[in-house]
Amino acid sequence: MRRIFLSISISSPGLYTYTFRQNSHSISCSQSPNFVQQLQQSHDLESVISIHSNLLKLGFLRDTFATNHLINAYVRLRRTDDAHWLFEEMSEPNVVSWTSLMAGYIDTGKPQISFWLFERMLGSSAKPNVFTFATMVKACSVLADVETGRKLHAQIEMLGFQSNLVLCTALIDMYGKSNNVDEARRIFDVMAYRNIVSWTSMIVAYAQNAQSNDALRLFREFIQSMYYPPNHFMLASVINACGSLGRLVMGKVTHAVIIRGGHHVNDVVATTLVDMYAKCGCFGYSDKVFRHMQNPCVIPYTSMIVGAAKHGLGKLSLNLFEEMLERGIRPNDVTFVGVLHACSHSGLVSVGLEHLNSMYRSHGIMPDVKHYMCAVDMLGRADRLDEAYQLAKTIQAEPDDGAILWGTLLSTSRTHGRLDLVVEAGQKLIELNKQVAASYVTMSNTYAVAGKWENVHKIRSEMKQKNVYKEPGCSWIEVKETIYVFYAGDVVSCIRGNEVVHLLRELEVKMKERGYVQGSNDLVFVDVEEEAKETILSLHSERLALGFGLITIPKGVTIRIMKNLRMCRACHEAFKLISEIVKRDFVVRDVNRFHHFKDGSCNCKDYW
DNA sequence: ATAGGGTTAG
Repeated sequence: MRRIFLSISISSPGLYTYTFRQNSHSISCSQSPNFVQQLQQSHDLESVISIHSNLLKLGFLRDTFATNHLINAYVRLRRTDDAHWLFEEMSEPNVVSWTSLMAGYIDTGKPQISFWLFERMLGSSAKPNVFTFATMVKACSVLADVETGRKLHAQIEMLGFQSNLVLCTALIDMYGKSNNVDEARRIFDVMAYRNIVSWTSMIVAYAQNAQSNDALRLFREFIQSMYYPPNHFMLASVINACGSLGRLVMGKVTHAVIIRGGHHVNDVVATTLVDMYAKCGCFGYSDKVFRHMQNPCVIPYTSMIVGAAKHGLGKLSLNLFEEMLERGIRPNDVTFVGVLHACSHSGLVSVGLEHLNSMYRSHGIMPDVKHYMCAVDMLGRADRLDEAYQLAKTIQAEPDDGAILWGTLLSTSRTHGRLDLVVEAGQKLIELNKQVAASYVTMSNTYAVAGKWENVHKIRSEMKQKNVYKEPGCSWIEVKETIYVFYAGDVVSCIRGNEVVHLLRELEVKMKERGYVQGSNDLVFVDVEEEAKETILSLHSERLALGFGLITIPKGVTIRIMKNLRMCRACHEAFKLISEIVKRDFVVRDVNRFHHFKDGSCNCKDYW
């Protein structure tokens, strides 16, 4: 007679413990393969628990194979703790048991635990195989831990796994996510076989490292050399690259491919389209795509909130936020960045501060440096610079975060000609060893505007002494399938550049006529090195900077602002004027994506 | 036999 004592106590949903004792002999699982099928088809916890208890009763849990299936069922339900509990009960976990559990921890946002398991595994009788390495490489990718990733890569080579397709793809992704694109490309180049996943990983590696031109070039290569069509993963990545570059036409062409392939029903693809159209200046299209989504989650909503904010549609942005709340969708930290951005760019300072203050109280989200950065920016734009400064001072932040905060104060102080704060913020940044070149140039230019030439020369010689060099900035716009690039201090590189300069002069005059430009702050061509010739032309909610025949939008912004804002009309004028030189039927809303790379450099010469 | 790689908002 077989006796089983089984008690399952459910203390909280899914948190259960059981004890058992049995005197049955172990039954081979092959006698009952239907469990496997049942487990694979179970998508709810109740049925898995029920199968679990059956397996337990029948003594199958002594069988590694059966237990592995059960572990995987729990992993699929993201019940990593339950899977782990089962795992620890196993007498002889094999490679599959270890790998499954590691993957489970990575999927539930705890990749560190998979490293710990990997170490333990190396001391056990189970030996890691290609599956295990692919899983561990992914853990490195998630953590952007290239150190560990390189070590794994070396082990992979030593074990002779380096020709495995999946492993190579995981390595490409890992190197890409840790900002080592060239290493990613080296792997991609030596692969004997590639599939759509490997191509997508490489495209994404480029796009995520500010090399979207290379991403699109690779995509073209894929289209020309492969026989099968791109899937939704690849298309989402391509749309993303189009958005970063403001390549509206290419974005539209890709959109057509998406619709023909039926991928527009995919929410991730739809979200990238929303974002791409917003970045290309076509917020109307963003809205159209968004409104076709059945149940948009927090990400597409945030995309729309940000898009509206960048287009100066602050009210609409806030309405979208309200709509989202009404639909029971919980905002996250990024959503609030968008909301604060909207308030900042539409002059809704008190509303913005209210949101900042209620973030934690009403939504349980702790404001962090990126939110304070928005607040500093918002106060700065409203010319409440002393408050902005006081706020920046009170925030405790790591050097990287502090740099963001003080960088914001620096630029907003420059815009308002607050020399004292420019110097304060600039010195803070130099102390932190962040944005050093930009800080020097900004300080120098602000001194020059104030006519303090002694200080200008002091800073310039300090820069020379310390060998600080400022990369030239550039911007570009796509108009009617042609890309116009504007370099700082370089008129020649832009087609019809002289006409642009001429029209910008006119713009300057018009703006002055309307009193938009502060007397002491406009169009001072600072006597500095060629590469650093940058001067703020106007006080805008979106800043339009003017150098020697260049248009530089410092941080990558879209210019299109509501008519009832003073600034906007000036911007609108600017684009009307620029449009004249480009084509008569130039559509203002179709332009407007300016891109700068994170590190201040750019590769737009590759663009052609 | 069971386990592994790619996509979205700042």
